[in-house]
Amino acid sequence: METNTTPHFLYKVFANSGITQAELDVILPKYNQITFEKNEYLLKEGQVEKKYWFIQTGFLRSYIVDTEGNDITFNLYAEGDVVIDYPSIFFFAPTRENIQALTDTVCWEIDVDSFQELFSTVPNYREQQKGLLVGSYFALKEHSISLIADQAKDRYLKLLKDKPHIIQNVSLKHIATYLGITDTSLSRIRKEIMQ
Amino acid sequence: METNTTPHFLYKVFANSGITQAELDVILPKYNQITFEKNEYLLKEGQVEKKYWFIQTGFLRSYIVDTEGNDITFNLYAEGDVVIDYPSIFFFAPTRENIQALTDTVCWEIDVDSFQELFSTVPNYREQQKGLLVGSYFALKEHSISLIADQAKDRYLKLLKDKPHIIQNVSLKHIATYLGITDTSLSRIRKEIMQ
DNA sequence: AAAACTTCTTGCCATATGACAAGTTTTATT
DNA sequence: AATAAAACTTGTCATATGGCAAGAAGTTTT
Repeated sequence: METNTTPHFLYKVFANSGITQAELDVILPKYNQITFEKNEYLLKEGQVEKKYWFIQTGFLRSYIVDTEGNDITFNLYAEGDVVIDYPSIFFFAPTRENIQALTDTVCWEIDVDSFQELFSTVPNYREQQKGLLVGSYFALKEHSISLIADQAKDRYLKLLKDKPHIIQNVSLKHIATYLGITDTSLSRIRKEIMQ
Repeated sequence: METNTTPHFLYKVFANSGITQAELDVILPKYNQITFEKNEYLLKEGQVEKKYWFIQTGFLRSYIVDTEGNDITFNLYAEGDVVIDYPSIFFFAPTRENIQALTDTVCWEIDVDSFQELFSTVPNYREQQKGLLVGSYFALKEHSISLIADQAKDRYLKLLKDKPHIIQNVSLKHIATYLGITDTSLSRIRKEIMQ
């Protein structure tokens, strides 16, 4: 687990946010690069995790095992996404989700305390993070709505548009539960789209 | 809009949380009783609301109008529930939801600043609120999972069990979109259950 | 009390999606 | 390379749910 090696990725993340070089000099040292191997867990049900992450490269999923034993993918994460468990970060409450690397993955992590310090002292950072976190929260909401209002095919097309590389890197089974359908149905939807 | 009239309800809310009378004397003055008339809005899309509420009596719903114009009930609230918009409270970001009273409703409201002060200075309050907020967050998650994993009938039965009075006080249409089905289907499910 | 709405129920039929099972292809293991 | 295991596809059939429209019941307005 190395620290602060060539954070070009973070420069990209903070570009166009009005953050100055002087501010970056304060912000960047708070971030550590960390890599996860395929199938490794970032977080397991019952844990409290005081860090959260930005994905530089790779793919993750969060999932829940429901009372009937179904493994349901709750979210799929790709490059540039923020990976955060709200109960952990805001309430220090044990999470109910599992977050797992689907491929070898490179992330930048920051702990809550550093986050809160930067959040309260660097206005540009606050605005930039606010945008990211609210964006990720709304994306989850939109997905819930989509489960109600849209057809499975439309949800698939939306995912294809938003995160095209997910399709090549995540198994059909996991994408299917994320879309709220069976792998069989997804396979048929896929076939239908290709012609 | 009166202030601090006979807060018996709040005593109940804070019972069994280990909060002492001395602590209550600090906490209760931060809460104001407020009533909403049927159809009145607590919050409208685009607003930032720096307060949140506990319902003493009455029923509310939050809803979203999606891109196709569908009015989708996102959550149904009843007595004892906490009503909070996370983007507003934690990020001062405009909400995307509407929250509306379905009946005349009596609530107790507290503003973010008071909440944060109490949260950081009164450990028992922190624990109690943490439990409530995390509980409400998880309930939403469970509902999302239920939309994927369970049949509409099971979701209806679950609602019936958790919030029985909702059924008598909220229109079929709103319950239906909350359950992710049409009002026609809900009417049939209802019929099927009764015999 | 009548009229106008809104809410809820019911019938008929269409369709999206699931269940199960048999193959096929791809990937991992030895 | 051989074998095993996992991932994906496809067929047949069942079923949950939707779309539409008509009517019934309940509420609000005048």
